[in-house]
Amino acid sequence: MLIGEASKQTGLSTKTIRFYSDLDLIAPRRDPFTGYRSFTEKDLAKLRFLKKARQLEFSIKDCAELLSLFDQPDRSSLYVKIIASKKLKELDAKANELNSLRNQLKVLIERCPGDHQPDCPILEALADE
Amino acid sequence: MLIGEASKQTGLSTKTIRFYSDLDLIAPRRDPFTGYRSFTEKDLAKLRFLKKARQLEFSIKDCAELLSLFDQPDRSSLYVKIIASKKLKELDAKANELNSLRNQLKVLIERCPGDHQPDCPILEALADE
DNA sequence: GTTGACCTTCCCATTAGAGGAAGGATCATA
DNA sequence: TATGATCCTTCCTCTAATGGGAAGGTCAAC
Repeated sequence: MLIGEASKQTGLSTKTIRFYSDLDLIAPRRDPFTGYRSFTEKDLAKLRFLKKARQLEFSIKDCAELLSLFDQPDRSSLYVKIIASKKLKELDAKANELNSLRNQLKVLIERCPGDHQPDCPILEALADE
Repeated sequence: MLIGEASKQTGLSTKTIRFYSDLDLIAPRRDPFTGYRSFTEKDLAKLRFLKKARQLEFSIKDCAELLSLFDQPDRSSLYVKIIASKKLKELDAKANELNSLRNQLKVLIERCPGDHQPDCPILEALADE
């Protein structure tokens, strides 16, 4: 299967698939004459794995680690859990920070009259201190 | 005041201040002989404004717009409110997505035994479909 | 006059790709 | 057989908002 078809099957762009290939996250066979990449079902499975992991905000580096565990039949689920727990903590921290920003901004917007006068608590807050 | 002092006063790195200067967000006077940037209190106020706006996740582009409003005594608070409301929506969307990811990952982690067996619901979910 | 602490510009790295150019391969059709 | 369309390849540049560091100018103190 060529890269265009692999792209359709996985929903990843050909650019992204080549990028993963360059990083050796996947290693599709090459046609020795044309240089074209050739994808097996196993390659597709890895690409789908990568897609989901990326959607869960795992970095490419984390993905590489998870993928290598995915490939090892003698892995310990402990390692996977440790990586995922670290990522969960990061997501938690990011969510908290985002919620805090959101609330700050919301209060300012509610207090802004939004009329044709120049007085604006949003600008005042930004200029404050 | 030179850039090092401006950096100390605002908490922004000299790199960042030069970057803002290159983008014309601020235009500190230049010593015509040495080329050194020279910062006034007004420049510092703008830098602090930029710092807060960036902390609220406004993009540089948004910051430039807010800063120009900040500079216009005849502005309408309406424009500011529109920019801020758009940003609030973005923050809301991002927060929702992040929470959803977080919950998905949390469920998977809770179901993972974290022992020395290879069976792992996290990897299974990533490989799924 | 030299050391050290400033300042300048310029280039490279980061993340995870997207966009596009230049050129080779494959296939259908005129 | 020639042509065009659609694949594929590599390579280069761009994104956002800085950080790191090199090479070189400036200035005050010793």
